[in-house]
Amino acid sequence: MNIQNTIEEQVKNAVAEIYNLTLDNLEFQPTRKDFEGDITLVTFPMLRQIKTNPVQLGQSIGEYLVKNVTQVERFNVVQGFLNIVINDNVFLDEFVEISNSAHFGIEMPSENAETIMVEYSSPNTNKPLHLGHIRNNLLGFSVAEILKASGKKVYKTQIINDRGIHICKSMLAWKKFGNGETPETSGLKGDKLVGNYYVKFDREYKTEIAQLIEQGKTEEEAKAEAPILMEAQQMLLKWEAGDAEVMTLWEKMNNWVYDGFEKTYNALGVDFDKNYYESQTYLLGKDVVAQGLEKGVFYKKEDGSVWIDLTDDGLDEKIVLRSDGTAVYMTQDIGTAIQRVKDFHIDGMVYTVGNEQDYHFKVLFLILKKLGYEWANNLYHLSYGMVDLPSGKMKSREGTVVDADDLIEQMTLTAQQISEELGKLDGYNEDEKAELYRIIGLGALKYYILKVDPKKRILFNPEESVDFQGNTGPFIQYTYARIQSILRKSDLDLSAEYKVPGEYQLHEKEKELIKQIQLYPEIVQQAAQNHSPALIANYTYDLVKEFNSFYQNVTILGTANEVEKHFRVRLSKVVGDNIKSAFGLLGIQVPDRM
RNA sequence: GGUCGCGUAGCUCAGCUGGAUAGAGCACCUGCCUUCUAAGCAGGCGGUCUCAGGUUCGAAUCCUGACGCGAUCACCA
Repeated sequence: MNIQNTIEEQVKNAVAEIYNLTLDNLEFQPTRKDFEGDITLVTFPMLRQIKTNPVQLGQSIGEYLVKNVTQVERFNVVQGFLNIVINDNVFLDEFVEISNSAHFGIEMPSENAETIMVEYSSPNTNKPLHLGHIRNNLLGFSVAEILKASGKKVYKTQIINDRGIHICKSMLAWKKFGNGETPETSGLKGDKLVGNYYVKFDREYKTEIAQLIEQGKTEEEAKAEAPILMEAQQMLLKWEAGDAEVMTLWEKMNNWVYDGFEKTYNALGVDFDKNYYESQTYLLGKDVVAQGLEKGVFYKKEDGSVWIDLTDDGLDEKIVLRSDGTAVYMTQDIGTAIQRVKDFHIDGMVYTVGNEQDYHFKVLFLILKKLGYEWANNLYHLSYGMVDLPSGKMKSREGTVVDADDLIEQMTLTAQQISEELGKLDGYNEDEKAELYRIIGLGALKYYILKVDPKKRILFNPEESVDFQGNTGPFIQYTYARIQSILRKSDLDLSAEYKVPGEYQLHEKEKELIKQIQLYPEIVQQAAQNHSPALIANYTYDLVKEFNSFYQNVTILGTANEVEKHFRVRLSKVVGDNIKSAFGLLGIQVPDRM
C-alpha cells in the first residue's frame, strides 16, 4: 500500500475517532515547495461536515497521524492546509524498489489486454509529406506508444488515399509532359517526382482556364471545361473500369510514391503494422447502409439518396449514399471501421486527423453507435490544430508548404552547426557525428511539436527554427548525456540488486527527484487517457530541471562517503532511465554523449 | 448566421477533475567554467490569466453572456 493510501485511511480513522463522523472523499495534493511537507491534506471541504475551524481540525488530525502512523514525522497547518512531513525512509524504500525494477511501474500488455488501433498519417499519393503530416505522424505514433505503455495492445495503421481525381491529375501530367522520367533517371525521391507533376497539372490547368476566359467563358465554365481537367476525369473513369494501361501507370507511380514515403517515415522514426488502401476500401460500407436502412437508422429520399437524421442529437442531416448509389466519404469510413474490427478484433480506435474534420468524426461515431456496434463507444478522434507559418496557412498550390524531408534535413544541419560551435565531440568519427546530429535535430523538432497541447494551433517559424535551449528536446537529451558520462566515470557495478542504504540522510534535492520519478506511471496513465504526449513532455522537462538543480548543488562522484556516492549514482541512473523511457514514448532517441 | 475549438508575461507555452503568493523557456539584466559535460546553474525584470456577470469559504480553472482568432456547416475527400 502506498503512503498516501495509508494516510488517507488514517485520516478517516482520526475523524471517526475525534468527531465521530465518516468521510468519503479526501483531497490530497503535493505540498507546495514554499512550505515544509510532502503531502498536503486540504481540510476546507471537510468543514462542511465538521463544524469547527480549519486550523483546529488540521491540528487534531495532524496530531493523530504523528501518533498513529510511523511514516509521518511531523506536520504544520496553514489555514485549511495540513502539510504532512513523511519520513525519508519511505522515499528511500520506494526508490530502491524503482531502481530494482526495469519499467518504472509501467504496465506491459497482458494476454487479454484491450486492443486499440491507432490510425495516423493517411497521406494522399499525389504529393510529398509536409509539416502538417509531421505533426500528425508524431502525435499518432506517440499516442500509440503511450497507449502501449498504459497496458493496451496497439496496432498502428494508415489509410493511403491512393485513388481519385487528384491522383489522376499527376498521372495525366506525367503522361503528357514526363518524357518517361523516373526517380532513377531524375535522381528525385519518388513522392517528390510525382508531386512535381501534380504541380505541373495545376499550372497547365490554370493556363487553360485563362485562355477560356479570354475566349469569353465565365470563370465557372472555364474551370469545368478546361480540356486537361476533362481528360483527367476521363482517366478516373478508365481507372474505375479497370483499364489496363491506366492501372499500370497508376501502380507504377504509386509505387514511386510509396518508396518516397518509406524514406520519410524511416527518417521520422514512425512505422505501421498494417496499411489500408482507399482503392480497396472505397466501395466498403454500402451493404452496411443497406442493413441500416432496414433497421430504420437511415432513410431514403425520393431521388434514391440515403440519409441519416441527426437533428435530435443537435447535428444535421447527413448523406451516406448518393442518389446514383455510389459511396461518399462517410460510407467508406463506416465500412472501413467495420472491416478493421473484423481484421484485428479490436476494441477501439484512435483516428489522428486534423480538427477541420471534427464534425465528420462526430457524425461517424454517432452513426456507428446507432448501428449498434459496441466498440463504437470506444472511438476517439485525436484532433489536432493546424500548423501555421508566420506567412499564414500552408498552401501547396502557392508553394508555401514546408516539406517534411527538407525540414528534417534543416534541423539536422542546425544541430550540426551548434554542436560544432560547442566542439565537445572530439574522438567521434564522422559517421558517429552524423548520427548524433540527426538524433539531436530530430529530437528538437519532435519535442517542439509534441510538447504543445494537440488541439492548439502551432505557429511554426522555420526561419528561427527550433530552439536548443530551455524547454527543448536537446536540453533533455543533454541531461541524459551528462548522466551517461557520470555512469561511465563512476566505475560502480549497478547491475546488482540494490538494498536500502541503512540510515541514509536524504538531501532535499534527492527527495524532490525521487518524488518526481514516482509520478511517472501515473503520468503515463493520464497521458493515455487524454491522448496527450504533451503531458509526457512536460513531465520529463520538470524531471530534468530537478536533476540539473541536483547536479549543480550536490556532488555525485566526489563524495568521500561510499554509500552516498553509490546512492547518488544510482539515482542519476534511474533519472537517466526515466528520461529514456519517457522520450521513448515520444519517439525521441537519446544520445550517450553530446 | 448555426455548431465546435482556442484566447495566460513582449514572444512560445505549462497550469484547467475549483485550493495556498499564477509557473517555465526565449528575449533583457546580474552572478557562476582549477571539481562529475556552462546545450548548464542561481537570481532579477516582466501578469487586472480577453472583458462582464454568476456559483463558491475559495475561480485562470465551473456556468452564462460579450469581444477577438480559427475550423466547419457539399450527392469533395
